Amino acid sequence: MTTRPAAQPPERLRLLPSRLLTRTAAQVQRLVAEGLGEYRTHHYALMAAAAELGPASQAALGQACGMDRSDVVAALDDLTVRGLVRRALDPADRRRNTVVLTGDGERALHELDARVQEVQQRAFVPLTPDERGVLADLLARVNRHHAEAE
Amino acid sequence: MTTRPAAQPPERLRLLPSRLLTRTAAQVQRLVAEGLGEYRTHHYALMAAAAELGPASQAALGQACGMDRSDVVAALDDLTVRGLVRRALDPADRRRNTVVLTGDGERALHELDARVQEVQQRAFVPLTPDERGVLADLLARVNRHHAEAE
DNA sequence: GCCAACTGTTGGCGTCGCCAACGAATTCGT
DNA sequence: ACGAATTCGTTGGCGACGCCAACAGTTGGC
Repeated sequence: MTTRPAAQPPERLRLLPSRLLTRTAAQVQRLVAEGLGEYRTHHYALMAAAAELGPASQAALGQACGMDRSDVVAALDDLTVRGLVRRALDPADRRRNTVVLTGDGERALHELDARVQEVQQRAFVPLTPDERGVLADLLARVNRHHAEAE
Repeated sequence: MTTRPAAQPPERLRLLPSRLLTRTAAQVQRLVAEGLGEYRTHHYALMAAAAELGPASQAALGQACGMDRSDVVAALDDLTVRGLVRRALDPADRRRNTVVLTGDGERALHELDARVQEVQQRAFVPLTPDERGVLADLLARVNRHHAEAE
């Protein structure tokens, strides 16, 4: 018999806040990905931004979602192929594409909204509603601090 | 003048707990990566595991760190080249490699310990010590819940 | 002795975030 | 008004991270 290798993570890692944060994020992210099914987080983010901003340039959408221009292009390509989004040259500024959600796009977005909300429930099930609020608040403050530093 | 595009994220995303979690994790992860400099999280994790477990097989190290066997191989290759770790065939079980930290490895690990601790300070600076404890606790519970579900 | 399981290794895949370069178009500075 | 700087979309690429499949060598159970 070989010595049971003690699957426990090393002490330094087990208690490391940054590791706890990134690993938990990965777990939750996995749930989200499953929930989104055929879509990725980029797709959902862009559709949400398009819905709330109305007709907007790709740059505006990317900035709103905090994603790189090149990634916006790729994700919008996907959404265009699926007919969820339309790109049109902005006549007022011919560098820009005006992006709008189609009817199918709005329907898909609502569907995803439901799936995403359902995932949030499952993701934080060990926490009470109060605790979820506390967690969100703490994360928001850390997030904001690092975001402000550009 | 073009309409200021309002860089604010869409409402649905701004308040989405899973997004808050993953984005904050990414910010902190970036700090960690900077702190580790020439090393990656895999390297630090494996060295920590090797230090705490003593001579161990790659499988044991990988299991302890929660990483895939193939990723263990790659990371140990790096560490071996840098002379921080030694691989030796286990005479008792010739399938296994016994992995041990070298003197240089121990020194490097201590150096990294310091850098990592310093990063933890900076990462969560907007939180009081109490709040950091609360955050760690909440994350640990969520993490444990999803980990137990295998 | 045989079959199942484990070990290390190679090679590959997908997501995510990021960066560089480019041409076309627009805005700014003077 | 005109050249310089900037913006926009696009393409192509990179690194980190997590994961999976296959394979040969080895070991264990039965």
